[in-house]
Amino acid sequence: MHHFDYIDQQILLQIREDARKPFSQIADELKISNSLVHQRIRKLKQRGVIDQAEFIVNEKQIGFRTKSYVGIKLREARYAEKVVEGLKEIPEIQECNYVSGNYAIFILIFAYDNQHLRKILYEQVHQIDGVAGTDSFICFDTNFKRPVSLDAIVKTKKYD
Amino acid sequence: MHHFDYIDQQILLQIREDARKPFSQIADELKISNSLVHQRIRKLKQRGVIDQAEFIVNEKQIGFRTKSYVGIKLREARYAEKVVEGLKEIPEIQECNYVSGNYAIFILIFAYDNQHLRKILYEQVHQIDGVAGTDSFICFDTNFKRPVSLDAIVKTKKYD
DNA sequence: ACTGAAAGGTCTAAATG
DNA sequence: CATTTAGACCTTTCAGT
Repeated sequence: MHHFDYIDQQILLQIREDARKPFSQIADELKISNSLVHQRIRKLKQRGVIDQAEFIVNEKQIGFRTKSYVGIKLREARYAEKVVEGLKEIPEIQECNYVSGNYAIFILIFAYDNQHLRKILYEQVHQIDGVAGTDSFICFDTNFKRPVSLDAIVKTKKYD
Repeated sequence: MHHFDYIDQQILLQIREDARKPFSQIADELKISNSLVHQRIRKLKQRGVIDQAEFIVNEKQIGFRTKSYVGIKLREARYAEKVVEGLKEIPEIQECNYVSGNYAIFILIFAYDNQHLRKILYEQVHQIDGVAGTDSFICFDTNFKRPVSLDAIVKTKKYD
């Protein structure tokens, strides 16, 4: 686990919510030089704490109205890697995890509509060798979605 | 559903993978003026297609080693809204959806470790009035995670 | 809708404390 | 580890096509 001082914490808090926020503005607020902001961000990247900045695209606005989590059951556990390879080829799948519990693999799919989702599942996912079956959890509504809590690294003291 | 011409598509493709890419560089590649890039991005924001740029924080590197999807069953369906209010108060919950299927609500949690996850579930989630029970799908590994496909808006022709 | 130009602001590297 | 400086680069606005 890394160490994050007050400056790191504040920089993280700010840029994860607005990646285009000018470094000089962050510097002003923290009363440090803008070059230091830059240095710290470079180090955070080197350490793997942050990666790239991404513009968040609203899926609905580009035509994906059906969001669904899907649990995948395998015929036998040893098919797992092969199945993941197959899933990777389906662009509508945004995320893919190995999980504990009822399913071996858990994915997140964005489809145009429910029909499109069914088509992806029947014509693509179910055709992958090793897939025994799927259960879909279609999202009617996303109540909230937010950045992961930074409580773990934020101290109450200003310097530590 | 919006219309996206070649310029919109290319801008989206680029900035969603690197939100800090200079507009002037995008302009050069598309052989348009940087003011136009600027204008288009403003319009994409106005239309709600993109929102803010975010630096993606690697959860593991800030101490969250346990990622888990959790399905929530309700005592009665009418508790749903109240339960969501309760869930919103738990900072480790990153995402919360109403879903079809076995569960009423589906959430994504980041915890320090499995013990911490158990604590959140037992001491917080299960205490919310209306929650009948939960099933956890702990992520052993995330095989891939990527931006949603832009196929829906990308045409093969250069101008349309 | 799109461009070009100009003013103002921002970034980054090197040198310094 | 933090800051300053200075030139290069970028963004923003607006008048013009």
